[in-house]
Amino acid sequence: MIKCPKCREVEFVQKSGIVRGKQRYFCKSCDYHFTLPEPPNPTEGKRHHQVTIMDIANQLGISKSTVSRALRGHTDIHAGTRKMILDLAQQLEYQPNPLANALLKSRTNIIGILVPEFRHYFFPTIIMGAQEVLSKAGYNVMICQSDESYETEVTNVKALMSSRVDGLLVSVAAQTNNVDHFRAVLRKEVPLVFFNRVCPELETPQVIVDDYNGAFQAVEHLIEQGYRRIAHLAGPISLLVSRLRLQGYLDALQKHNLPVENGLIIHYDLTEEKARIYANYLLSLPQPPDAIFAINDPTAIEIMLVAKSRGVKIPQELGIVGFSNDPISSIIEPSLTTLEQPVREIGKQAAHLLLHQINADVSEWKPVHQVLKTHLIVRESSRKEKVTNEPA
Amino acid sequence: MIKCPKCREVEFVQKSGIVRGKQRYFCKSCDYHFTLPEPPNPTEGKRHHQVTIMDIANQLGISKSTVSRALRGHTDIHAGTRKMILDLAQQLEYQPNPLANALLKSRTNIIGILVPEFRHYFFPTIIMGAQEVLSKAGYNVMICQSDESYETEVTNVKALMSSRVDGLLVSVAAQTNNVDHFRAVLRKEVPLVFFNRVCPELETPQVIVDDYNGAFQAVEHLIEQGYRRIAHLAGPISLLVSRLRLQGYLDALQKHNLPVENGLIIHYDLTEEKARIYANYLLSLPQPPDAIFAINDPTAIEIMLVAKSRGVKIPQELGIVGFSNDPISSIIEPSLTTLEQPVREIGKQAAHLLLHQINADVSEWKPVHQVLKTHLIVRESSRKEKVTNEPA
DNA sequence: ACCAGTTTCGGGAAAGTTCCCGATAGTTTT
DNA sequence: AAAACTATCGGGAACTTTCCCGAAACTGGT
Repeated sequence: MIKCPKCREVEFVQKSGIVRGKQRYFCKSCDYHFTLPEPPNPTEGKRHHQVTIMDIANQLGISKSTVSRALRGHTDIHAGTRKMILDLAQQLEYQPNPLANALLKSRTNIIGILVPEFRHYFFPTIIMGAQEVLSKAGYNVMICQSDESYETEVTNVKALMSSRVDGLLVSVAAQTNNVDHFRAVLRKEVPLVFFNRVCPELETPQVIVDDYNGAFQAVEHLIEQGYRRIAHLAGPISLLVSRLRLQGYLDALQKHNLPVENGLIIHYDLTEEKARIYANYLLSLPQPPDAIFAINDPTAIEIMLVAKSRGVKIPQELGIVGFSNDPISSIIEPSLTTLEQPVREIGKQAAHLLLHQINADVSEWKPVHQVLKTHLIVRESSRKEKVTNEPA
Repeated sequence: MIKCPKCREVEFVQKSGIVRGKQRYFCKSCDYHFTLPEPPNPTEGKRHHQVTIMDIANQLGISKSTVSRALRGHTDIHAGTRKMILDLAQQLEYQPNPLANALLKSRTNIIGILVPEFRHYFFPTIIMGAQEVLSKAGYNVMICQSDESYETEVTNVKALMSSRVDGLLVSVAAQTNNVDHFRAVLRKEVPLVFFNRVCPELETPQVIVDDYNGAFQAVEHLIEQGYRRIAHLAGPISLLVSRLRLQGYLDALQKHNLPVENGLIIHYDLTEEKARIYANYLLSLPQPPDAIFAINDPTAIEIMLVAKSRGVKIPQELGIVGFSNDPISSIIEPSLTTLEQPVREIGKQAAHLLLHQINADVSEWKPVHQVLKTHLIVRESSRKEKVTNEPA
């Protein structure tokens, strides 16, 4: 009944256990184990067989190598053959499979971008800038957001690394104190560039703006406008950008011989709720500040809303300055004084630095620190002296 | 001088042309063509050999199949062996190469998201919603923006398709009139789900909000507030969302026996500049409207800014209603009446529908149309009668 | 016809993984 | 102890592309 597929005998075949649910046989004659091959199921064919280089080769009766050469634009090929291949490829809507290529070359042409959030104007704009130069260079981007959480950031970095991105563009989360996950990236020699929220302890390229001078200008402007008790709603001390802006604030006070009150300096985690809470706290002090320099525009906006809800008059009773020139700062009333920074340019520069790292050998990597200029835009929220421009 | 690598003879070897810059030889004795092999260059080794399944197998003296089984959590393996493998894998920081897997299974675990822009609140929030459910399901996302341009949209779709995404989440561009590029996606049987800006002519799942009723409510509210010449700054007629909101506008007027003035209905391309231009146009008409229903909040904001700059009093001389409840609409003064929609939920629903398509057979695909509710939020920009809540 | 030289093409390896299936050693049943 | 199993493992194909290199097919000149 059962015929040995090797010696074609029947009589020497005997049962020999069951493997994975299928009866196995043993042919004593030719000492051969076997199971009956199942007839292939014709109902379930290939899902959607993407047209490959082999389809073209078979259809044309040539080899895959030749097709590859034609598609790659190699010289080693007859003009007629090339045309034939190119025509058929177009007709079949052939699209090269980037996975095979990526596997072979171990590069995916994907760049990972990791930002704390992208609800506001700032990070989306940076991403747009980066995307502009990256897509020109033939790269796609994969965007993740850490939500300011250290754990999420670690998870995201791992996910991006496991996706084998060719490089990483990162702005670190507010809660991040440990940068081992970025060290792991560098250990695997994957190019890494920071922007805005950078890691000074790591030897990587980074793009920031002149945070110190920006903050200095902002606070000096407030002082010149006559404000004297200037508070600073700062970012977490772990971020360099927070420390730099804080230093600018401190030095501006010092230059003008104003006392530093620690109670007027608040570090917070950059969440909306906390901004509101601390704004309320500051304004309900027995001696409330007469101005607040905020780490960024969303923070400044929150402060402004709290002040308005408490009936505090801006800029008469409270001056406010933000940072970044979010479009909303010119829309809100009173309009917000802020520091303009070339947001889109930050993304472009970061992308350029990253591309440079990618195309260079690891030994040539240079931790370039790019610093872009800021520019103070004075609007209503800090213009105490309304008469400046009027004739005497 | 030259020894044949086959027969080791010297005397029968003769030159035989040059191939790719290298001297070729021919051995008459054994009828064999050959070129001299170049010594391998020892200086350039592998860049950074990612640890593979084979490294583990070799180090343990077992086969790659066994390692794969252990890593995959198969049953067909000895507990001790598995532990050994798992331990070594952890020690070596082994990360499976998703490219190889993707090539084999022809699925990348990447979802493409295509939006017109992400500068404003709306699309980033949708993306966040989608990302939330997609990353839980083990998918990464690749985000593109069409910038409202048809050409860019086509390019992006091609790029995402060539990246072999497992599915596509799309909101179409304002300028898109031709949907052949989406037909191509469906032809390749790649799951496709639209949201907000949908393609009714394609049989795909889609997630929208109740645009018609939302618009109807908005306009009816304006009428109830006493406005009579209500203009509509609409989106391009090519978008279903524009047509639905327009219809809601029209029907609300009709219900209240107000005449439809075609001059007060303007379709535009959703760019900021055009919004400003048309707002100015409307307000400079000999008989300007006393209210404007805007297709969305950014448009409404632009109108508001234009009105303010022209000294038009809101809401007394001009009522304004937007759509989407962008956070800015509650910040601006006067605050903007708008239709709240569950933005984040749109992204989540769309992602769910997409996952469902991915996990189902093509034959089971259903073009589900999900319609989420909107909710009118009345704020200052349309509250003509301030006395409503005061005692008589 | 012969040979040097050139043009064009094909075969096979490689990339890393999963999966199928055959194979072996050990274990239980009769 | 043979027979019937079970548990565990290895070998190889497959996925798609690129690249190396050998080989065949030409081209002219003698």
